[in-house]
Amino acid sequence: MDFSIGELSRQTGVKVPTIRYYEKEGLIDAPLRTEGNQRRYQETDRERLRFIRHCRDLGLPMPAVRDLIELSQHPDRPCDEADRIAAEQLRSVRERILHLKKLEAELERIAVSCQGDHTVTECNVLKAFGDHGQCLSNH
Amino acid sequence: MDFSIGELSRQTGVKVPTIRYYEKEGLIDAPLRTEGNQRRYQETDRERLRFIRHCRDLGLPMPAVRDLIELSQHPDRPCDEADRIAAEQLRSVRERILHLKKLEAELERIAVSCQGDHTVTECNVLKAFGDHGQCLSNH
DNA sequence: CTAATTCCTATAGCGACTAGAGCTTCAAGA
DNA sequence: TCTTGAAGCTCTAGTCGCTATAGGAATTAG
Repeated sequence: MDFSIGELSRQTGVKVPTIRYYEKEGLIDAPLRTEGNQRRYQETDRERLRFIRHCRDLGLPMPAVRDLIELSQHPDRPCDEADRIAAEQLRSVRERILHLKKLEAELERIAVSCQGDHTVTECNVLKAFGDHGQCLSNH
Repeated sequence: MDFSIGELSRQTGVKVPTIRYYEKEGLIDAPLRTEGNQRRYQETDRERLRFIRHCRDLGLPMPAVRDLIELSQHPDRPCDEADRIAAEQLRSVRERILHLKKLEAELERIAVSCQGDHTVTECNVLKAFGDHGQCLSNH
């Protein structure tokens, strides 16, 4: 019926201290307790935690997760806000990809610049790391 | 000839407290001081700082930067280690790109799943955020 | 010489957890 | 029923790479 924090952790992949942290932060509700003061969770808690976990895995920033939870508490509201958050995250992921591709290009150039046996003094890799002027883009 | 920490900051784009932080961490040498105890830097310091800055901009983790600095202190060593660090960073950047592309695909799917007017209860975006089972990949 | 700017040290804060200490409760087997 | 070992509890502190603030001293331009 209900389960312990360790069981919840196993079922969701969220570590025990992290679950307690989320509770302190108000992301999940404080659950019922046994007589001995141990937490006992219900299925709704598990769903909530999986929701958080999945959002985090998808790279959503914490405030966005908070907003989505807030939103899901109000079933009658329009869900534009959820759309907006998803779209914004998509935008941000794409931006990061572009940035990393620039880095990839620079690192590729740097990594192949020093083939073979050299000493540090004549190492083009070290030179390239020191000199942004050699770069193809403003990464 | 020599310049203040503010000037160094302007020339390298590294903020003043960050320069002091790098000194405390041993990434740059403690410079000479004026009679009044203010730091005065030389060109070599500027080069070092630019090196660090550029590495960080390229996404190198701090320990890698430390290693590269260590290495550059020993001009006669072979530079395999520098090659290795560059290659490893390239690998890591590529891995991150792949990961972000997975996220991009999922978010794309999620973002288009809820076109039009809906309320929270029937919001596919919220559902998708809660359910990793819908996902195409293990992001 | 004064006033504005820059510099100094030291300490604390950030975000999102994670680790550890010291103690209590639970669950399963004898 | 008793024991024992795993798992739970709270509280505090640590992580990383800076960044911000406070309170005071030095420098520099006019």
